[in-house]
Amino acid sequence: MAGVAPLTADEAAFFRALMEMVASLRQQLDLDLIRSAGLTANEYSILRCLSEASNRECRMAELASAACVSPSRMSRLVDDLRDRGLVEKRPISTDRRGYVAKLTTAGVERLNSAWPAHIASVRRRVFDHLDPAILAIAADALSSVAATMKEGASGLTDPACAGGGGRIAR
Amino acid sequence: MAGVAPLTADEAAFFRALMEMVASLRQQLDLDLIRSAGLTANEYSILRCLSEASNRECRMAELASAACVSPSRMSRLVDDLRDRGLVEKRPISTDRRGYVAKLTTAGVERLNSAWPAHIASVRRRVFDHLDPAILAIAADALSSVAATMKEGASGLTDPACAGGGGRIAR
DNA sequence: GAAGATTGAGAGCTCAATCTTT
DNA sequence: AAAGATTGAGCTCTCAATCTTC
Repeated sequence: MAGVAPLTADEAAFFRALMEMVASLRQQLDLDLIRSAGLTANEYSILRCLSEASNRECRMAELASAACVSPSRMSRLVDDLRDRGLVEKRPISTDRRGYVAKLTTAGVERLNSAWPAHIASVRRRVFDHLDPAILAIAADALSSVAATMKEGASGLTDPACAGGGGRIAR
Repeated sequence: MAGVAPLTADEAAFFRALMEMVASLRQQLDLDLIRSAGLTANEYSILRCLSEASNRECRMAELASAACVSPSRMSRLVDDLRDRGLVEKRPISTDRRGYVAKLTTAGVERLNSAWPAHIASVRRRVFDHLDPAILAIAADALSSVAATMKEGASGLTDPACAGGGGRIAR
């Protein structure tokens, strides 16, 4: 870790703006959703994923990956949504290890009543401030960054990140 | 909330990519930092803010705002860093309500040993995949989005977000 | 043994209440 | 009464361990 240059001014500004913006955004969207629909952003995300899935149902692991939530978290979130009648959960016939979550009628209705306010909120907070022309390009760039993190995740074997300052925490 | 159009394909792709990318990024940077320096991303952020402040010290509220952390969280984070000898905390003479956190020598050293690996990690995971030419433009756009959320935060009085689907949770 | 899913324990974070000083 | 800061309670989330089925 000898010759590492600090971030350039542009890089630092971009990084800071990105993190700050997304932090505020997540918090704000969560509040908007809770107020307008009684759903957290995670819960909304799960209902939306299910509504887009074939037969409105989805295996737990697949759902977790689609909604960007860990399997253990998904387990508790789905149980909670089930307790509130918005999804049902049943074992799969073909693989006795697995479960599917399925959107109930109440879940469909809740999502239908929730999405217009949510979309309006997203528009107002994000897309009203952005140039539509750059969206497609930016989405590609962001996806490629995300993709490299999902695969090469660990970084343990990469000299660029393993060496650092000593002491292993946790 | 009558005539709300769904997101366009570009908008949805952008939004999804943005959220996914930042979620992975935060998690990854946290892991890299914990492994290489024994610091969480929040803790690193606090040390970095202090190192850039005049006299390497900063009031709690200001520090919280600079590091994008709530005041109550900052209170506990600083106490924890103090217990580990990386900052010290003392009352302000001019305002007996306030406290300042100040980077200790050990804190400076820890930060110095931590940043090269962290910067390398940020570079490798983000900037190696992005076109430098768009950074300045993108940073401006992101900042403007973030800015509107920090002020007009609530949205309570805005018809676009208040009406939604019923039921107030929490 | 590996994969799907859940659970217990504990860390991270936020909200509302509190205490002190202004 | 408002501002700075902290605290208690409770929710969110993750890690590692577990149980079952493949």
